[in-house]
Amino acid sequence: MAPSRPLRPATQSDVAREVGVSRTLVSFAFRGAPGVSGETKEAIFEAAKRLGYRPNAVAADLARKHRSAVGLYLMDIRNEVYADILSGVRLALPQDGNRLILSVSRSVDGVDRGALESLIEARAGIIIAATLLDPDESVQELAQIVPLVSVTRPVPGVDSVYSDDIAGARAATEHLLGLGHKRIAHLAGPVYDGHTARRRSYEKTMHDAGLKPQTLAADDFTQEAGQRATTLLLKQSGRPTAIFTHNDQLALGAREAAYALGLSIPQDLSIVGYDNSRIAGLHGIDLTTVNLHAASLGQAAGAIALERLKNPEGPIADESLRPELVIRNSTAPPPAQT
Amino acid sequence: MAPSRPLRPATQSDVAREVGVSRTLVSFAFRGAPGVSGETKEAIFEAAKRLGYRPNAVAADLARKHRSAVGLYLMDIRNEVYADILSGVRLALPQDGNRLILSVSRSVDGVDRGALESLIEARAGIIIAATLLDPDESVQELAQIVPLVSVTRPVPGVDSVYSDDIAGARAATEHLLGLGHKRIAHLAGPVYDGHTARRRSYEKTMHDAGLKPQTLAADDFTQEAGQRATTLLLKQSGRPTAIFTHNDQLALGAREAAYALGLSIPQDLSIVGYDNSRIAGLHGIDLTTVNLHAASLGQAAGAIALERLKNPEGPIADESLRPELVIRNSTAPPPAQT
DNA sequence: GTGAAAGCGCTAACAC
DNA sequence: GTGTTAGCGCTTTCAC
Repeated sequence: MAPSRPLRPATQSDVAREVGVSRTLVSFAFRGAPGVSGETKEAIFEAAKRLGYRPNAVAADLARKHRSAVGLYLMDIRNEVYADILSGVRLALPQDGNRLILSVSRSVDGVDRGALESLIEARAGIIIAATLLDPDESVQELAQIVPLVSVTRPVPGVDSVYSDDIAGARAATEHLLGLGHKRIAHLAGPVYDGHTARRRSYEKTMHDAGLKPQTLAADDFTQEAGQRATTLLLKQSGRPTAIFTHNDQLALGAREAAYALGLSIPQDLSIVGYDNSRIAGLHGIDLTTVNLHAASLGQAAGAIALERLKNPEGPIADESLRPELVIRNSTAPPPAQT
Repeated sequence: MAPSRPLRPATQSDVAREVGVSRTLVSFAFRGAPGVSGETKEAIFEAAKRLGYRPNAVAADLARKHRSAVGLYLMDIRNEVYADILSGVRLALPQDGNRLILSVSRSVDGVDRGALESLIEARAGIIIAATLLDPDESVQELAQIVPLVSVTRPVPGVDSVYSDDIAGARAATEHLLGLGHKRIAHLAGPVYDGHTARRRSYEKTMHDAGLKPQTLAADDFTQEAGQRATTLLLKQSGRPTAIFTHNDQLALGAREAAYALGLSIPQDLSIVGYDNSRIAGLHGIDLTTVNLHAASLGQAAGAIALERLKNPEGPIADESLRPELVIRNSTAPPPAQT
């Protein structure tokens, strides 16, 4: 049989009745508000404990009118970058101030409107969103309904923190160029508004070097999608000697595809990822990649959210962090005879 | 300047006033309850859209008295096993029924009571917890306050779904034994109640083979902790020829430690992990490990939670799944001369 | 130092 | 079909 449980969880009123005071006192005691004598306070805590009373944060928020909860939307829980962002956000939030409501998209690819809606319906006072795939207009529209901080992607008119993707992609491409590669392909993610900076920067860098860019789009941001797309790419004639991918997950997929075809990395094929997720640094993976400092992005986003909560009319934040190329062992000069 | 935003989000009353009906109708319309004429319904939706009205799920839950939200506690967001569990839980929950409230522990090691409390305070009707490190009594106590489903670990008197760790650890150890290893060490996690099955099973299997077990405990469940502990272990004289770790994260750390000391895997050292996380299957990692079918665990937990919500007095669930050894390339016979 | 009363946005009988 | 009413558990003036 199930463990015996009080049929109805204890409420403030129960505690008040038990102690013989009014609900107000109980409320005050639990929020550490002044105006409760030490004795009463102790009696209240004692009774609360005996009754198993837990404050109802949800009812409190409702009564308080002003929504203090911070909603955090994460696009892909399997991508450790988002765990880093979460850590960063937490660092920025006061220990015991704002509740953090988490929401994880269920489809990595595509736009999970439901996950965002759930944050709104849970009455988050502000939403930190990493990463939004929706077109700019949709994001701006959403920001009308609830204050929004866009992480990882700049949206005009909306608080944003992001990494300088133009610089990151240029560094990655130039690294490959510098090694002597000419046929460098770019494996992009699905095409979404606000997510074309890396691709555009790659293409521009190639053009500037007098080379023809070759971009292909994976149908998702996952390892599996990267593997599918790369397999197709490598089976074509005149395959590239290097691939620069939109993120590490895609790069991981590209590796698998290459190995499955019997190619060696970096001897036959160089690969550069993006994110510098922890996996990239593992022995046996050794992926050259671009560090976008996800934890710092998260921390900055948290600070911006707090500021916005305090000052709804303040100026719009637009912070851009400098990424940094991390050279490991997945890149080398192109094979001699090609 | 910040985008213009309505000072106060629209409520049901606002919509009702706008249309010229009572709040009840609006409530009914939004929940698809019968008793609203098609015409009225349309007028309501139209007005709601114009006013930017969003239902307040929190207030609804409060009014509804019965808590339908499912709380999911995840111990380590960086361990992909927990992402698998999340996916499984989602599969089990009805698309539009129960809200899912997520909570991630901030310290991997140790017990993050706060993360659990936040679920209670957010008024989850039931909590699915993966993985609880607290002693049995604490868990049972918690289960008095709110229905609980323990994932990954059996707790007497509490709904539990878990993998058969005894069998899994035995299979892992026997695999190593079968390859001819004699000096097999076990890298356990920090010692917590309810988390000793893998270790005990390893020790028993060693004893049964007439061998002396050598267990060491990492100070956390992370890769970093695994690396620290293994570095110490390998620097001792008479180092083991194989290590079986409590989870894949620790195994990843063990690999790094071995490589840093110039050892080869599996030539100099065999390693067996536990979890079969996605990383384990990557080319270049190729970790032999035990599949605990995390997604299935999550799905089963979700189903149990639903059942418990429906029938608070039903019999206590105790489901155990069969794990399965996945042999890859991190294990081989021990080096010849030792 | 303590309490009464109103109200947060919503649901759920129960009338009309 | 539609509206009225009484809460859900809590916070918050404002009086005592």
